[in-house]
Amino acid sequence: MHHARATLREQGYRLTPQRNLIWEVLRDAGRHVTAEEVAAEVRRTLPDVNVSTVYRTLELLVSLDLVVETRLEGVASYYEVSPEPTHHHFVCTQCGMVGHFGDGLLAPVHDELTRRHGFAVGQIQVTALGLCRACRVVEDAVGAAADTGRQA
Amino acid sequence: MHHARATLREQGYRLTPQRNLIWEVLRDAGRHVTAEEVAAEVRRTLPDVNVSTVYRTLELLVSLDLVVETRLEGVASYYEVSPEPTHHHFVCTQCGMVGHFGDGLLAPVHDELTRRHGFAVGQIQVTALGLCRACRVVEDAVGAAADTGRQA
DNA sequence: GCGCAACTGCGAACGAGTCGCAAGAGCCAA
DNA sequence: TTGGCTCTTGCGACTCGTTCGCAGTTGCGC
Repeated sequence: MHHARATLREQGYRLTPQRNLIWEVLRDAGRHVTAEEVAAEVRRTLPDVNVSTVYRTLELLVSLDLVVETRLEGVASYYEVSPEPTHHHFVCTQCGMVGHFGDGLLAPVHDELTRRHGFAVGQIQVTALGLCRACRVVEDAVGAAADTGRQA
Repeated sequence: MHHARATLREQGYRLTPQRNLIWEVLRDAGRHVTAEEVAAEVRRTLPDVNVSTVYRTLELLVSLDLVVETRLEGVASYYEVSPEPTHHHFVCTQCGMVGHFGDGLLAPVHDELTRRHGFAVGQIQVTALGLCRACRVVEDAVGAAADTGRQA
């Protein structure tokens, strides 16, 4: 839990209340928060923390591999505390839910790129967009209701 | 080649020089151009074409499935004339080269999401970042030269 | 507790993209 | 060929996420 603080200190960075708080927010958030969300949460404790401080701190934490940045859909960046294994995301376009799946499923892609194209894969970003189980149920229910209505 | 124009007319949209030109630029560009690049290219013929016109036209072409939009890396959107099958991109972080690979390689991902997570996949966006064959050769050469230098 | 470099807050700026509006121009009908 | 209706355009101002420069503040080694 103190692992971020220790890392910061080890690398000669200062421990400030802002950095502490931003780190805690990320840890407690669970996963996938935008810089704005972090800022909002941080301000509940330290109201005067500036967005640029949040961005700078996130950048720092990313550079120290304590946090990973993901650009889902290219709209805004999302941050989360570094999870152990590489993983990818699927996002429900209805409710915004974000899920994970492992990198192992991309083995065929790694293979193809390496063997066929001589491409040295550094990083793969995958985002699947669609409907989560819960929203599918709702959609189906709505669809069924519409059908019933039509028949009546 | 007139297929875009025909589609526009069929759908009741007007054929303007700007739309014509933007479409031609996309066709001739081969692949993956940003809105800014399209605008720049268009302006070589019609200097007064506005960016918003470019954005609006691209949006229109996308909505008619004549063009696909891809958000590589979340930096800027790239546009290209609709290629037949769904495909994904790999981008050389050194030289910017963009390549394609088929959607079939993602079968395990589709499977996992559907079976394990009950997620109805609508669209998958994949971007692989790394080094293309040519840049790897250069890197290797540089590395080898450095080694030689070190040994001397 | 002192001093200095690292850090912060602020405000201005960025780049990509969007919007509202008035002027301009396709296209259809006469 | 000419209207004229309505779709398009150009313009400029705006948004949104993010970055930058700077002057003031503060953590922390001595």
